[in-house]
Amino acid sequence: MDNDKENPDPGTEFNTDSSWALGGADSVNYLFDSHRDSTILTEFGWNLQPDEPDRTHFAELDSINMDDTSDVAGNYVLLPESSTTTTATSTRGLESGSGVLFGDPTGSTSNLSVSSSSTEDPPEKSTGSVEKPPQTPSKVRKKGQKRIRQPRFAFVTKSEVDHLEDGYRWRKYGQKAVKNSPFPRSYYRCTNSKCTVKKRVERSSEDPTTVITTYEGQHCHHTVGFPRGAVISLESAIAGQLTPAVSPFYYPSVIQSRQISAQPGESRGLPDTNPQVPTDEGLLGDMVPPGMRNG
DNA sequence: CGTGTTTGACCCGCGC
DNA sequence: GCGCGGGTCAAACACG
Repeated sequence: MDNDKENPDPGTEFNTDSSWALGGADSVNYLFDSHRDSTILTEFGWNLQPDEPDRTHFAELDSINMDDTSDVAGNYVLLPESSTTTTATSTRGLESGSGVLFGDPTGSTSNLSVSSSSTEDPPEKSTGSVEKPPQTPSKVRKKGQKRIRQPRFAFVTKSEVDHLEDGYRWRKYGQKAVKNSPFPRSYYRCTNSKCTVKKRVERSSEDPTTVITTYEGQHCHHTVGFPRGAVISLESAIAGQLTPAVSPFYYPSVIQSRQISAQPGESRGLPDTNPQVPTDEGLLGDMVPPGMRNG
């Protein structure tokens, strides 16, 4: 990530993103295609109703000027994220309560609607996640093998908690200082041994109250089990994580709407949410914070 | 004891 | 080719 440098203008930051020029109306339209955005989220385990009111906001996004994301306060925005783009400095201008979604072009373009597992099959951890090669005494990575980028998207939320609960269990495997940012970036990996989904969590240097969570890959399993009906507590769960002072925290509205509209019993499947979405691999389903599972 | 976090080192991609 | 910075590894450590 070095294309962010010292962006004098966060608004143009995305525009400068080569392959994902947000400035291009096309890309935006594409991103917020009523059919795609849901697919995108589903890809990452975020099921949502196809007719959610939020979608309306999506549709309006193509008129959003990234220099003034306040337009979408209270909603979330799906933004492109270059495979090497730093998003941390891109959140200036967000009003409280706004969330931003970043999508990764590399995979979304063709994969998001396909939903056939991930872009690639990471040879390194296809089975044992962190199992290291038997013959490699140290951290000798397989040379010649390029790092495979999976589809990614990021939520930008206002919160004082860095690690937002999303229904899955994550294991932190790294932390790095972010250039030009006083806040470190944390790396998490899904604890499911068969799941290669990763996520990065970082705070915006411009707006410390903004947390950027970037998901990469898609879950191949359900969320770690929590009691049926627990989903209805999502909002309260989220709220419980926040300090009263940060009330303007907004979990991606998509989640809220989804959970709200979901019946306690059908929370798992939402079969009609996305007909084109596989009902078995991706599913993913519930967005209930793990914290709620254990009470 | 199992699970998760911390942290320094290492690898790799990319820009210059 | 070199250096920088992001991303990952894995041993050590902490905690329940």
